[in-house]
Amino acid sequence: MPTDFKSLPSAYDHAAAQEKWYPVWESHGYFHADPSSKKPPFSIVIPPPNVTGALHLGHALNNTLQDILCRWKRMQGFEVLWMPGTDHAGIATQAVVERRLLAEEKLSRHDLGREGLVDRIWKWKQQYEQRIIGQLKQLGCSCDWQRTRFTLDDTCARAVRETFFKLFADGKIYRGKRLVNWDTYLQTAVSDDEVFHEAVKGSFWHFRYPVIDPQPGEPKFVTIATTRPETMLGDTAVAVHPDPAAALAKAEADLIEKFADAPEKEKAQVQSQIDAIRLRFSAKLPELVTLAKMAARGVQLELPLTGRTIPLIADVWAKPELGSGCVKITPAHDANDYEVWQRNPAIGAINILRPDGTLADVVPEKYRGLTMAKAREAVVADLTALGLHDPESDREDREIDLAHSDRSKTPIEPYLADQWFVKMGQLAQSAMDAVSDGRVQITPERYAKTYLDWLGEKRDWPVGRQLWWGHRVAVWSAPFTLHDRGALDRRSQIERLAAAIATQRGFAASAIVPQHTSGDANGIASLTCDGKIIEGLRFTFKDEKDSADSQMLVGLLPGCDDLEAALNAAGFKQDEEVLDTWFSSALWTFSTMGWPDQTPELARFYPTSVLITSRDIITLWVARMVLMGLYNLGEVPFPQVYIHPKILDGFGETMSKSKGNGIDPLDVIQKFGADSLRFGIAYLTTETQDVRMPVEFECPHCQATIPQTKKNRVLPRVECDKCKKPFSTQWAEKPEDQALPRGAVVSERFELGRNFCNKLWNASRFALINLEGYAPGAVDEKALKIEDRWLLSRLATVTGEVTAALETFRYADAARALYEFAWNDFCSFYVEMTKARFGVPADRQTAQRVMAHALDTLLRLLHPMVPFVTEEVWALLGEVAPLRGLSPSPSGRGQGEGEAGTKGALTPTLSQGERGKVAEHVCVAEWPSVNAKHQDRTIEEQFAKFQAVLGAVREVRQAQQIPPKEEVEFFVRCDDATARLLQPMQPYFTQMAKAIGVVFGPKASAPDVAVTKSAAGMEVHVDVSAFIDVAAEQKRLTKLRDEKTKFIASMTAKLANEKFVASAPPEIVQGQRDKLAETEAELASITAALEKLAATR
RNA sequence: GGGCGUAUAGCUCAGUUGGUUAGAGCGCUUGCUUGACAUGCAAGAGGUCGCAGAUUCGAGUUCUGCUACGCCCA
Repeated sequence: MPTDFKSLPSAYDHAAAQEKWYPVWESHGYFHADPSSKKPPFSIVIPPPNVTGALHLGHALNNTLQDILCRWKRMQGFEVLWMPGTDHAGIATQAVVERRLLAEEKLSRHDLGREGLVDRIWKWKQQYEQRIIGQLKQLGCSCDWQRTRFTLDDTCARAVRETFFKLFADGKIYRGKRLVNWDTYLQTAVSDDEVFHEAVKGSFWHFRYPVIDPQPGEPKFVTIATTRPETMLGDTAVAVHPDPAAALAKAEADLIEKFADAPEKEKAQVQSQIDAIRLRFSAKLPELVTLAKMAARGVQLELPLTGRTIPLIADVWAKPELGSGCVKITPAHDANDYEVWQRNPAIGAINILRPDGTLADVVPEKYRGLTMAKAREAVVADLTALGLHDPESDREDREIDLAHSDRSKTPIEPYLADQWFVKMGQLAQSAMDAVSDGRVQITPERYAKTYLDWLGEKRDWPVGRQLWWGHRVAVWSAPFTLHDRGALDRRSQIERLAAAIATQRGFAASAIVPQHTSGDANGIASLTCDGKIIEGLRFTFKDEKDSADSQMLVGLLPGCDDLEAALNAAGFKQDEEVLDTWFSSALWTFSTMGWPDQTPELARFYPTSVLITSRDIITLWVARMVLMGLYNLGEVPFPQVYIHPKILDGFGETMSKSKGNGIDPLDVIQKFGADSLRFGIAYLTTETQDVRMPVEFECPHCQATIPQTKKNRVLPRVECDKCKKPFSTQWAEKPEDQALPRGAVVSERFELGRNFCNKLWNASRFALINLEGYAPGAVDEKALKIEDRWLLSRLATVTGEVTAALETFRYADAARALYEFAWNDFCSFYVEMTKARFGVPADRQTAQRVMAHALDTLLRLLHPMVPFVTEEVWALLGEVAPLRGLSPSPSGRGQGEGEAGTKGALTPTLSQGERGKVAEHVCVAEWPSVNAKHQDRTIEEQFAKFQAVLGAVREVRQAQQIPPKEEVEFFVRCDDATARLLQPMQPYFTQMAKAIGVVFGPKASAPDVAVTKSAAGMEVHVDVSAFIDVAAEQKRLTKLRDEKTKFIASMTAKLANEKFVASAPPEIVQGQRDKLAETEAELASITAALEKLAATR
């Protein structure tokens, strides 16, 4: 049944359009990529959102930008694959689920066990994955949902296992001791990126350690200071600077230099620091020099409470200008001390902590099992009792910068632990080269620096996480005692494994012998059976000097079940740890396509075309994807990376749920519509700037918006400013708060998009109503009016602008160009002007054909940004005008642009299909190309004159408060060419400004009582005899006269300046001269008008 | 401490290789129930382009320093 266009609602119904069109696109398979297609490929992998929670506005931004590209490329005729999926986000997800488990069921992960917990997390994942995918669909994302992946699914798992084994076999995986950030609550190491620092109140304690056998003249005690007294149980040395005099002198020199550069207000402070140092030369230096000598001699100290002795060592970490000048060294629990240990390996390191944060068995019995806080009290009390600490004088209050775990919000303990590492040297270099030589281009360019700087450090990547949720490390190990039996034990390990494999495979155990792989610098070996390598298995040994911790490590390829059985039989156990989430994300560009299998997807769509992401994961993710892509496939994963801005709140802070300033895209979609959200986002995505977005609550009672403040954004309930009724927020916990209706959190900045969509909708409605009786057919060039030619010219220009902008990720430029064209050119002028033509039978047909064509093109150009409203209008347009184009020739397939054989008539933008028949959905319609023949500078300039005259008349009407219904007459003094142009525009002056142009031409002069405006080199005189407010007009003209006079003066001076005339380009100088002449003419007419007005008095 | 970025109208942002009297949206003021649209139409007011120098005939734009804010790294 045909739609009655007159009964279409006057407001665009975004909810209905969204509900209607997304399923249609999906069911037509438009988003499903066909690897066997002959079209050129275009592919993007989604940055997989965490399954930790729902999507926020940053995701909306990220995915909108991807969708715009995908839809655009699809229309351009590419076979588009947008690979969707989610990330298992190891620690984040496990922490969320564990926290909930504790809150709701009072259970810990240990109560459930590994399998039980992982099971729970899978359930959580199902729920949130659904939610995330739902959100992306609401947003209109054209992902290939049939290919949806998850970083922990079987396909990705295979890629992870394969890669890990490859690295292991290459000797790029090793196990080493490193200081890690230990989260005692979650009992796992967390990366530096998962740590935040917060200043807390603490103290600075001074202790004295007794010197063993001091010689005469030497101190009997060494004083040290610490913020963490309990760690003294793990001390392995006390350090003093090797050359305290020089170090002190340097510190002084540095301060003097700083003083010279310091701003006035800081000088006093720096001066007092200098004074303090100078004092130390006499007060402290002699003792430090003695201590340095003692350290050189190898003096030992008594470590109180422990019965241990520790050496006094010389190390530059000890700062003679600070504290006592001596520092205790606890390598296992402090990053700086760890470095000291690296320089002085003999001192050793003692880990005094158990994974749960209580003290381990290496400390004296009375402290074992204590928490750090309890141990601190006990240590301070015991040292006091020994007279080595005076709680009165040896303690100062101090602010301490303490690291906290982002995941559990508890303080981090630096902790010495075994870690799995990936050697980064070569891998990092390969990824650096790819950017340096341009195989990967990062936009904006400056982010390449972030990338290169970080990779340049080539720090090995700690990949193990002490978690249960993730890809389990595929290494099996068995401990042995190297110390006693050494090589013998190594051999017995290998023999035991060989025997087990022999049993599995039915070989003779003696046929299996180890063989080092070529280039075995890293000690990687394989087993051979009758001289043939047993595939899928590599091993190495990890030696520990002084512990029973030496191990044989065996890496396995996935699918080697019999080998795994053999390992188990031989007493090997699989590692408990899982891999860092970023390990699986690093493989995302190809794991999603089925690597290591050589799938058709991989062949067709790898490398992907572009990666679109946010700057905070350039190092964590982008860099690792590049190096893994190179490592596994020998090719970069994408030639281009676009880094987009971040969305901040009105205070410039990042949005987050924990701050309460986060906007839920679904709230925006519900209130404004997905198209509005998308258009708003595109409009804001400029190259350099982050986006500030003031946030408001929307009152659920009266729909008033209440600006969000730092205060009210953390309240569980907020009272509406307007209706005074309360509503609840995300913080509502109490039943009485939760019972209140929830206030959505939105931003009025999306009104721009909503208004724009509505404008488009209504302009379309107008067009549809007036297309009644439309008949397709070629448009004769002679029948085109100036506004037709102007519009077609603008359309061609805008098409070029938008295409060029999208090609270089200038989303805002594309959005702005379209906004201005659609609103100012199409609606404010073309639509207005055709109103007069649709009523004239002779003009009607051409107007209809051009209108249908213009709307058709506009819808295509807008579709990537606002897919729903354009699809809705496209369908309606298709009802009345199924065949479109300015010359729907039966011969072409519609690619009429610039083709020969259409001389005379303007060539159309036609769609796929024959005879001007367009695609069923704009989603798969052809992207417009620039029709150079339509571009006409002259026409645009001429039209600008018409607009200028119209504007001048309107301005006069407004300024003189002429009632809208009153008609006015006007006279335009201009050259003959312009007059010929303006004359036929008469109907439009009547219609658009209720004004009659009486005379156009060089002879036009002002009537007696007129207001005169200069416009584009013309003089527009409006007869205002019936309406004039003389005083107001005199005031206006006087102001204007002063402005012009001033301008003429400055311009005259400029042109009198010989240097300007000599050195500026001639066209600029001429331009200024023209401008001066024009302004002088304007001034003359203003003066004349003022005189006339004075005469009327 | 090092690196990167930002500062333009009350708010949020544009502003090409230096070249007319610096723009838009929102907000504000004035006038409009105009046969597409009040989510609209027409117009108006509103800016020492963060500060101080330098280069130049000419600087919002280039350079240096400073200030404030943001982000990243240590």
